[in-house]
Amino acid sequence: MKFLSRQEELMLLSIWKLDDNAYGVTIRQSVTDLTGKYWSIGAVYDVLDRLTKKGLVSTVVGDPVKARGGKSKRFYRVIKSGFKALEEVRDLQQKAWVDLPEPAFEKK
Amino acid sequence: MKFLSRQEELMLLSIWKLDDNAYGVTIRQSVTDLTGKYWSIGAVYDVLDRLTKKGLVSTVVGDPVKARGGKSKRFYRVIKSGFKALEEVRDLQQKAWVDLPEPAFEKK
DNA sequence: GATATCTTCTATAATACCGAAGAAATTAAG
DNA sequence: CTTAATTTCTTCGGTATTATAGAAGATATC
Repeated sequence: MKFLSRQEELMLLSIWKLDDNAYGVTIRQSVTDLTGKYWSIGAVYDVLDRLTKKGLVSTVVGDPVKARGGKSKRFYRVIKSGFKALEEVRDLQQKAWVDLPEPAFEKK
Repeated sequence: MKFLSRQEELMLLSIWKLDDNAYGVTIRQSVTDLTGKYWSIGAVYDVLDRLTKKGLVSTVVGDPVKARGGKSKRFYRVIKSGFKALEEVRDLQQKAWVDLPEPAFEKK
């Protein structure tokens, strides 16, 4: 659509929450905790790439840390346009969930 | 994902709101009003079909009404599973938008 | 070189998006 | 009256974007 997809939204919020420590693995952990569902590695990085390409986050490769697995992390950070996009869906959400009549359930 | 997509959510809410009068055209109007964006005919019916296939709405073709354009309408109604799915994303949304630190904006 | 931690790559399925074509009724023409 | 034009709605078919998944690749420590 023209709005953030739900995934993009969740991912942005997770990055926001993680602050200085947002990279692939922690982000994956964060959305897993949040949703209680399984997220494949690929699914996470896919969204991350898209957010980057869309210019909603900035990214920087950190220095390799002195620990067993050496590959250096790619850190993410929400930038202005990202916050704006988030605000947009928050407003939409708010408008969407009002004026709902009593749910007349159907049998089945 | 495993949750309703944003479109599916908006569409379900619109159907819910429209109550007895939810069919292609009014639903399209409703989501257009809500989002302020253009929705093609096809985009609307596409989601509607998906919701039906997923068993989140029930549908019934109405009797042709005595008015100019004769084609009878296909009415939609949110059913139990649909309300449940909506509830799920509402909860998710609520959980997602908390514990957010001060947005430390980046320049650019 | 074995092991650990992370990211990139490649492939497939599901969603989103769009307008032309099709269906079925009413109204207008002759 | 019979047929053609008009109106209202939905179905169809094709393309682009998102979502899913895990294997492969990179780079550090032990």
